[in-house]
Amino acid sequence: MATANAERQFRASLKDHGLRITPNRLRMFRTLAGHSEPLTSTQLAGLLADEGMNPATVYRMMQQLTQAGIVHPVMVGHEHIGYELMSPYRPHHDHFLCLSCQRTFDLDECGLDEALVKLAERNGSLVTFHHVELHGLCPECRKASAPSA
Amino acid sequence: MATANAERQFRASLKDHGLRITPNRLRMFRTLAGHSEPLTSTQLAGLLADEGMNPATVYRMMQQLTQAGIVHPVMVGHEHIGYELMSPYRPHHDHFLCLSCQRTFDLDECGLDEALVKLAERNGSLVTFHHVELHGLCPECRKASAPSA
DNA sequence: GGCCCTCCTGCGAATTTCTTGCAAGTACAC
DNA sequence: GTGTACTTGCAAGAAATTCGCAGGAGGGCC
Repeated sequence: MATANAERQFRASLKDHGLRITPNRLRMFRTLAGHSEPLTSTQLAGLLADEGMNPATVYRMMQQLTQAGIVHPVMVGHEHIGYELMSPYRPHHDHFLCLSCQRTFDLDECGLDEALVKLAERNGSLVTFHHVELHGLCPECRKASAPSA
Repeated sequence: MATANAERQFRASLKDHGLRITPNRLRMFRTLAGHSEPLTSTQLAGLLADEGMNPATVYRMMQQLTQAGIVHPVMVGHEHIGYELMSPYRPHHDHFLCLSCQRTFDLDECGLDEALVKLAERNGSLVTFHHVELHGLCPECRKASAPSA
């Protein structure tokens, strides 16, 4: 994984927002970068606690990174909010949630940019970010649930 | 507002899922139907507590209604999950979050159905629900933030 | 390279949010 | 009308999140 470059950008971004570069922040960045799925605050707190970080620090940091636009919250499943790195630290992508196995899949290409520009123009808004969440059955579960018919 | 018909559907849907029609459930339905914006669990618990409902009941009920597909959770702002009625109790719509005033607007027509069908066909998934969340500046804030240039 | 200011972090306690078990109440099928 | 199973309120409890404070560390400046 070519995270070296992303990490450089991350450092630069911290500076841009007046945030210091600390081991803890790099730890969080690497944890997020190392997971393709969004991580909930609880998961993140747990993973980073394993590395010796205090929960309070994790929560505080998440707020800062979210405000700075470095990390972005998205829905995971039916009840949780997950956090993941924003573009350009991670390419834009959307999510597909399988209602059967509860797994979240990335959709690398949503092909919605055009439609969104139109939407924005229609009512005079400026769209800077979009996230699409699809729910349904993944190929595996679809096969499993409809074996014969 | 033509909620009478929607409420009839709601009652029918409760039955379909083996849930009883109780005053509390109608109360929750009306509260959700009476708000165009999604309500967070805390807001909902607060509003219904004002009507004499117990928080525990509210949380339990939300789980049931979510599982039954009557209510659906969506992201509100950057940190919260809001609940709102699903189609057909309420027409499908998506959300636009203004990053400046933090208000949530409904997007009545997303025009994405075609694109989503294509996406689904491409990898063999079955899409039964989609939600689009746009972030940016609403027309008002856009004007306010760019007065001259 | 060293100093100093400010930000960051860990700790512990407090608060808020949400869950659970149980007994009484109520919807609704018969 | 009666009985059963689902609902609800209550109260205790668990889990998640926030807050205040004091010590530690990053990094700008000389």
